Amino acid sequence: MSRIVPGAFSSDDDAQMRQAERDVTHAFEGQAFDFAALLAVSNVFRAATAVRNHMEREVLSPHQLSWSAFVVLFVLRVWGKQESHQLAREAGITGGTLTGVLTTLERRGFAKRAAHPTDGRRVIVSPTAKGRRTVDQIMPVFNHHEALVTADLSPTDRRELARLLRTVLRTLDTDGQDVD
Amino acid sequence: MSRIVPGAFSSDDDAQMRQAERDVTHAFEGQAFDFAALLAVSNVFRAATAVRNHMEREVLSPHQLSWSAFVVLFVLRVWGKQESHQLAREAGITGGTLTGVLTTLERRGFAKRAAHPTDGRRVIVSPTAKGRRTVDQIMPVFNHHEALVTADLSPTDRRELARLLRTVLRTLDTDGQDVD
DNA sequence: ACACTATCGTTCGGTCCCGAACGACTTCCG
DNA sequence: CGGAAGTCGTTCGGGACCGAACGATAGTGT
Repeated sequence: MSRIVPGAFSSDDDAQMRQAERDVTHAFEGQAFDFAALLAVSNVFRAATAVRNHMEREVLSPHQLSWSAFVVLFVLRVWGKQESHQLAREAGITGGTLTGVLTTLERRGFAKRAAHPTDGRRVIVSPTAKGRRTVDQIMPVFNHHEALVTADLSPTDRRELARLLRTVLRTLDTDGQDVD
Repeated sequence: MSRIVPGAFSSDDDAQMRQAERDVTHAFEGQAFDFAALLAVSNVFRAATAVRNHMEREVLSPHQLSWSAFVVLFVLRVWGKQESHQLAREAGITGGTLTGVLTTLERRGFAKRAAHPTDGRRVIVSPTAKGRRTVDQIMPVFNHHEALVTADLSPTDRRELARLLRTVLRTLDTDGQDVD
């Protein structure tokens, strides 16, 4: 059973966590320690991994699509053709990674690359009809599972969760790109 | 600029998001759609990626440690030697992945494997003195950055964020292992 | 004792992912 | 014009990561 994240026996959550807090602060005693920040960060990461694995297993693997491949395809489905750097940013991956994902997507006939009309360096990415159809087929199931994993959250909680995470993202975004 | 996650111009957040909601619901019109669930799930994943990348770039890369390698080392530092399956669970990775991470950690002299006294299948993993020293050196900086990325959250918000994520984790945990 | 079953950690195939280096192309400026 | 500097997408090296298959060890029942 995890010592930072609760396991199946939720009645022990608080006790386990206080013990974990004691353990950690004891290990680094004599130093100021922001345990709430540790907990927030570590839970974000654990939740993301768990959700991603769940989705890939339950929803995506029958279609042989990875999380990233699906996200890219989803973006193309909803917002249509676009340049690859924008697509990469939208999907939250680097350009190098997008190349690989796009190669896979193209090989399977879900998307296609095209040359930019005036700028020879750029690439325009479009979804194919097959790609759009696939997203339309997967998305209802995907969204259903999104609802499932957040089932124990009230509607207010979900909005609140999204809001808090958005705050973190904005913090990372604005001090990540720093001064121009 | 992302259409689901806000970019630098935070004053447009709400407008952008409502536009995104319209876009998405329009793309899948005629079907019930839980946009709050989509937002929550997608933000969890984005925040995790952003935080992980930030940490690996700013804190871990000087030590040539990946996120997972550091988490494993951290667990070993705080809770000491333990069997590998427990360590894997604690670090949130699978056994197969732990083998790779452990090989790296062992090669660099941060941890070591030992045979279980009675059970020949099991392996006991311990941190080395060098491994402990490394964690002690990194952790203050790491925690400082954890505080930084959650800087725009109030102490209450941080606890709330951790709590909401814990709920999601528990949901995934309990219906993931199902009935015995 | 001895098959049968369960449970370890490891290996393997495949994908993802990043950052850095690279080549192709464009833009800027003399 | 034509080189210099900048900006694209791609390639590459290396690690992470999963799930499935595997070999070794332990327990179980007869």
